[in-house]
Amino acid sequence: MPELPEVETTLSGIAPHLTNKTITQVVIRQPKLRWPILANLAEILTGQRIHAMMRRAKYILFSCDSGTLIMHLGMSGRVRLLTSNTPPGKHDHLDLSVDGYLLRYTDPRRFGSFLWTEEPPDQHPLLMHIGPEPLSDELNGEYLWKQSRKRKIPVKAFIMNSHVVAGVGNIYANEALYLANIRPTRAAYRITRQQYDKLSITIKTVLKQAIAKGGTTLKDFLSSAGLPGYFQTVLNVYGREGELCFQCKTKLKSVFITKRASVYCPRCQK
DNA sequence: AAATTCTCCTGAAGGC
DNA sequence: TGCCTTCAGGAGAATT
Repeated sequence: MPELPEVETTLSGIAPHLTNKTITQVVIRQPKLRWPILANLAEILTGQRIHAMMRRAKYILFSCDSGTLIMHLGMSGRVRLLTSNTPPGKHDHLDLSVDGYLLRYTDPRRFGSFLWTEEPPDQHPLLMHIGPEPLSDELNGEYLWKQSRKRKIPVKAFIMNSHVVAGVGNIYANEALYLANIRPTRAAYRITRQQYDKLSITIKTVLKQAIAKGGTTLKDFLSSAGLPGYFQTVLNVYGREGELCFQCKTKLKSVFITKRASVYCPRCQK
């Protein structure tokens, strides 16, 4: 599923080809996504210039003349750029054309969304309450420590809450906690200030590393061969239940925290 | 206020 | 071989 690094890579892949272009056509084949696509969205967008594109959490924002298009890829959403209008497949729900390119959105599970707002996007109900960007200076040990006082939920659920920090998904939460030597089940309020200092750093580390890896797949956004090949960073724990910790050779354990697989080293993570 | 449960959807996996 | 059932998974909404 697209996590923050994949969304960032998607943005890097498509933004240079869409920025400062005028939208010539929008085709909506399936408006029933997570929220229904606005009935007149195609009409609204056609003729508008995209003057900037940015990411906020796992949302991609298209800043247009009279408002902002807000895209989320959900669980299974992908976009790619086509240079010719090839026949759409079963799950190709939306096309957005500019001069020379067609952005095609594919999403089998339809958990993604396309929203439109004419207000500043940071005032949109979905973006207004989202926590700081994990790669910004706003995410630091002091912030996490303060936010976690009196909160009894497992630290892993805490850092995956988008109202606490934006865009930390399951894979990277597992990996960051491993590198910070913190057990994912530990109650958020019991983590020390020093541990949060370390955790804020390891969150940035794992995300930056994945984004760097993603850079190598940029060309795929323009490939006729298909969808971008997503990437895996060096994973220390995620998907390695029962295998040995690279550090101490102890067998990795797995528990479920709010329905999500959480793998950790019982020796390295306390 | 914080925590938990529900919800959307479909491909994939498991059972028989 | 194939049909039927189960369920993950991001994140907002509803509920406790």
